[in-house]
Amino acid sequence: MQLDDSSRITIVEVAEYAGVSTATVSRVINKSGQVSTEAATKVYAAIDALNYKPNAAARGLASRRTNAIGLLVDEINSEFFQPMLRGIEVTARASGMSLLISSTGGMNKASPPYPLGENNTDGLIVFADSLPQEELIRLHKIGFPLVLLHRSSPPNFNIPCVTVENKEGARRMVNYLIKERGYRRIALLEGPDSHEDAQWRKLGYQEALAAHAIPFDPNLIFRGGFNERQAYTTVSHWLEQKPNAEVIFAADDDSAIGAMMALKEAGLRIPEDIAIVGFDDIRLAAYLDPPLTTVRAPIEQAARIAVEQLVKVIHSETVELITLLPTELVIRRSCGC
Amino acid sequence: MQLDDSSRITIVEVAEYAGVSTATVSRVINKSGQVSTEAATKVYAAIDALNYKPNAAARGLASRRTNAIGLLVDEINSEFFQPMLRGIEVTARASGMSLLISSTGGMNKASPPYPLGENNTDGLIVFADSLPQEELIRLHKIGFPLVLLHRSSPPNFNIPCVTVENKEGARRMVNYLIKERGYRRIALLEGPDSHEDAQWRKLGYQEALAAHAIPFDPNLIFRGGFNERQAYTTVSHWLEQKPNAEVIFAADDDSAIGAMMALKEAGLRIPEDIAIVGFDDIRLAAYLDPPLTTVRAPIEQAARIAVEQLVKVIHSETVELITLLPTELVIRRSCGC
DNA sequence: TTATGCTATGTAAGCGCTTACATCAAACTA
DNA sequence: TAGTTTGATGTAAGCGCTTACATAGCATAA
Repeated sequence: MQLDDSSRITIVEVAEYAGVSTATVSRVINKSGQVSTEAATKVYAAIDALNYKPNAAARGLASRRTNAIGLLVDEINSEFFQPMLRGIEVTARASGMSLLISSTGGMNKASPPYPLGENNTDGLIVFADSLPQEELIRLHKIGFPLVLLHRSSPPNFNIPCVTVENKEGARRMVNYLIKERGYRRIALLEGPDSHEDAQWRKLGYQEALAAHAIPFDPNLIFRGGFNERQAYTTVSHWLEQKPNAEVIFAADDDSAIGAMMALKEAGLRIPEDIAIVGFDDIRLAAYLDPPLTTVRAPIEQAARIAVEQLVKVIHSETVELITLLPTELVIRRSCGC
Repeated sequence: MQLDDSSRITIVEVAEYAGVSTATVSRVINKSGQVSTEAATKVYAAIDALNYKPNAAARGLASRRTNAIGLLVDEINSEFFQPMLRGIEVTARASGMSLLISSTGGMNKASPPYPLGENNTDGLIVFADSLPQEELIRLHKIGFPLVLLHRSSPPNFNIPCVTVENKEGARRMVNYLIKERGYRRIALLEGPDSHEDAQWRKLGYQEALAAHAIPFDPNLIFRGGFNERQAYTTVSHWLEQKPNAEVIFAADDDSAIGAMMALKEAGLRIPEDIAIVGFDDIRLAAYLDPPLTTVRAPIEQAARIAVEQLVKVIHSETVELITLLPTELVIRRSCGC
């Protein structure tokens, strides 16, 4: 099966049909330069009659713009992605940009060549730890438009970033557990070190403890990895040591789910024997048994804003360097209320 | 912020650095034609030293190939998308293809110009009802590579398609409800008419009834729309009429969730007062209360295969015209066992 | 009238690659 | 030995657009 070359319509055919030059056709299509209404009408008619579609590669080559943005993620492995992708896709399309998506392989093992970059897009949304810092810096140094999503800029580089109030959300959650629920021994099921959301949430946890003069206990810190299975394994092992935590703060809902499974298997009642809370408020959270108390993160909104920022950077407009979206405590039964 | 033009390196710089012609560099990059090991080594060294990345637009223009495939969906509005996107992205990348994603707006209101097509991709995965049949036929007629996902070919056009055994899965589910559970009055909460999965599932439902000589009762058919909210509304209204169904077969899990919510609000116990089953086995299904009996659809696998087929079509290899992946009954408590 | 500024349009030079074709040396064949 | 094949490489012509620059027509100013 082959595309029929002879029938391929180019700007030349359109120009001939409309009785104008290719430059005028180009001006009409791009709404650039001055064109009389009369000429524009003829061009539109020709485009319609011939069913002409401008060749994206030729446009890109001539204009040195691809009209495409890229989304780089580490791995499409969580429910988290649906609202994020939705936000990005809708906003990109509304901005007249094509959207290229690629993952860098998961497992934090991204290595060159990277699938998306200055050679095939006008700018990149870099999600979390999908790209090593050195590549980020290389792209930024050559002036390539970049917006970070759920990750902050390397020091001294001022790459715009959009994320949620991770530290503040975690702080408020832990604060709530201490003040309203009276817990003192709060375990943290932390996310991957490489993932910045994880670091901020841990910091919020520590700050809340400090604010109530509760000493930080490293024995209450465990690795959940933003991952149901890993959390399950970690918590299962942990339970064998008869820990005396009153509540687990899982750094995301996925790991909370894994933890809950481990707790139930160990015969512990939630929240009577041990309470648990999460972070993100993925759809599933409300359906768990018991429903999960968590911190709602405006994932889709963050994604939309990231694209808007990126488009501005591409157009050389100024943008906020840091956009932090507020989170919201969602109290359900798993925390013991 | 601007890309520094002077520092942009092209194939010419690489050729000079390596002491060969641009043609040789091109041959090395594309592994086409004959190149001595010696020359290849020099070229690779030059590419490395200069950090050269071939310009995608220029390649596309010269070769008349974009090395990109497109995924067209109606709307990214369901958990369904995560495994599907994952399958498509991973397979596309493994095939050396870039992935462009666009939605056509949802609400079944796709209209030209379509964001993806012969001008910017080498081929398209068309999901469900994201594209009107006439555009599908236009693309197919000009020989543009197309693979349909969760949709079958328009009659007489033989566009390859990949989907799951919708009819068979529904038939087996309804058969199970009749034979194993003894139900006779089985309501169907059907999907959107425009969505082919919905049509096949309904057909399977009808065949199972017929096989057990249970008359088809139009009063037991309701519109769930593959959509939690719509299903909730429909079922709420339906309950006001005191229907005497013993079980609801929701055409997908999302609508099953909406239906369950409506049933619970009406004070009905599941499955004692009325049972319910779904289709797809999204992650949430296992966590519902009670856990949802459903039909497991291999969504990620279907996506992978669709991309593999598309790549074959692009390379003018022959492919299966119809790929039907088997589904599996997942029995949980919501059906009354 | 002639000069001056605008607007509308055309001409043509690339953008950075791929690839058909030409070329030439080395390795065969008879 | 001369003729033929084969492998390795280079030359250069586009691919289908955009856009700097040139030009022409017309209104307005001097």
